[in-house]
Amino acid sequence: MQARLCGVSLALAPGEACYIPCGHVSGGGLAFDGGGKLVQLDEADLLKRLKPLLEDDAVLKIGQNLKYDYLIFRQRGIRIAPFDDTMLLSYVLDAGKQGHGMDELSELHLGHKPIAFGDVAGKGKDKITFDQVSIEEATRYSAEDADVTLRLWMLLKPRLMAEKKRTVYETLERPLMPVLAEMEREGIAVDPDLLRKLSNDFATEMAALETEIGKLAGESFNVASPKQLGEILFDKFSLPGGRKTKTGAWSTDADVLEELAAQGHDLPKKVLDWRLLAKLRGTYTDALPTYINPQTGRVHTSFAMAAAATGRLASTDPNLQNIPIRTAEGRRIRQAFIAPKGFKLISADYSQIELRLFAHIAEIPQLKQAFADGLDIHAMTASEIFGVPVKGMPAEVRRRAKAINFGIIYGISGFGLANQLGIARSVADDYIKKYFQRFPGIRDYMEATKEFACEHGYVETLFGRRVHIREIKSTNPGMRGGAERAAINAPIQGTAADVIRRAMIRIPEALAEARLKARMLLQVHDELVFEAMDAEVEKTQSVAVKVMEQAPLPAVQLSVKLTVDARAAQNWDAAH
DNA sequence: AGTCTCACG
DNA sequence: ACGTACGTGAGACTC
Repeated sequence: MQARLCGVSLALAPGEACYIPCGHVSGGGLAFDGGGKLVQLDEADLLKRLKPLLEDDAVLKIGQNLKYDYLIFRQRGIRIAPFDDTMLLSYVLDAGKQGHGMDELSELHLGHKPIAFGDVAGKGKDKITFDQVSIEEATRYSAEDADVTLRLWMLLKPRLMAEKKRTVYETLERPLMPVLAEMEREGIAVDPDLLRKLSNDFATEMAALETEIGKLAGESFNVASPKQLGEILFDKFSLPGGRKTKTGAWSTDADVLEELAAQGHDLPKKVLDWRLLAKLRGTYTDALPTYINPQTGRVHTSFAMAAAATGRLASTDPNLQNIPIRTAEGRRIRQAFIAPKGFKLISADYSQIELRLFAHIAEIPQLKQAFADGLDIHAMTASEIFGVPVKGMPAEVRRRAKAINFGIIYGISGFGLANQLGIARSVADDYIKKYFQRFPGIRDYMEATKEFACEHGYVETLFGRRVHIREIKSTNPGMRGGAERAAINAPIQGTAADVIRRAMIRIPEALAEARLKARMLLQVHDELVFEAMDAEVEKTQSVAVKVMEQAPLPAVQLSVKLTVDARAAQNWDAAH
């Protein structure tokens, strides 16, 4: 959003690439080489000459992580098209095998280690910005970038056809890139005054807790240090339930502290309270305002398309996919995400999408029927396993069934379920046994999926997205168990990711067709956040819901319906 | 840079 | 007997 353009590198054939500098500092605007020859162009002139090429329908533009370049040019009135992205090609072909950054791909596929950026621009306190790099060195670095990208494309593009992944690339990856770029560009409004107030409130509470913690500990120490905390709890006071981390230090995670708190110890309880506030303050109330772009007044995240092996997006700088919601204090932070005056935020989220897709993929008739009947799926599960009628069901019974339902999606284990519910391993094992008896298709699906993964080394989503499972043949039972659970989870999580990707690709055109000015701002795995003028809120909601619910069609016929709930309000908390 | 912890779906 | 819920990103501490 704020990067200045130093230059553009281009490659037309392997081994031949160039760098066109336009923003280096040497020579104050225009740079000359030793012989007095002009080696730097004026940016406006460069863009004017490149625009027809970058927008020419007959010229394919190839890039690595092209969303970055797309944004740079989009900020300057140029929309790159048509294009291929070697990062996305790699992601479609090799998700789960390795990362998809250029340096890694170059070493792997070309056997060539590119010049490290740190060697060119330095690191730490000696770091310079790229405009200060000499044009000679910038040329070596940048032209190599373009050359490597072209060479990668020549290897990866034919594999796309040979490995039958063209549809995934062309319907789920490539068209999403400009959509995400526009979302990033749009940004979301955040209320810095509210965040500052929250930060102060939290700081006051933390200071009070620190005093109390110091008194209980008999000494003042750094509450933020797990090392010091562990020594006080388990060496000084010799409290029971001490567990070691893999490096031999005392574990002080929330599970350990909650157990101690349940035994009536005040110190760990206060540390838990302190940690909640420290987390919210450090990660959100204090960090978010520093991301407000001074030109737009909004926060512009980056969405990473090739980060999660399952097809999910990731959000960075800042991560807007983990804004608090589970605690009252956390929701106060969500209230700082706002729509400007005269606008509303709309949140539209899929209801139980992973369980619905699981019912379809694993072909579980009772689950499908329950969704068709619009039943409370966790209550239904509870009544099936525990034989308790849905009417008048105790909340605890439903909570257990809900944990089992989530466990199923994650590749359930007795250990994990017991841990989650705080019950004995034997009881958890019993629940799972009953679950499998009641829905025999589930065990079949799990066994079949593990077998498929073992035979092929990968699993696939309904849309044909391939997720490689590296450790599936590991002789280490722990590693292999983890890989098996990942294999069970990936088709479900991945299909849900595919569905929302389809929706996101179609939404901008659907909004345009409906003559709506509303903008899509954020994606949070099963949720899309929009901003709409007050007068357009209802129409926008109806377009979003319609496109999201119909997203899988016609590529895939689902035997369960997908339902979407949408709500509008002045802030994200109220809209969700 | 690695570890621990914890925020989200 | 072993070690386990799936997928992420980020901040603080520690070395």
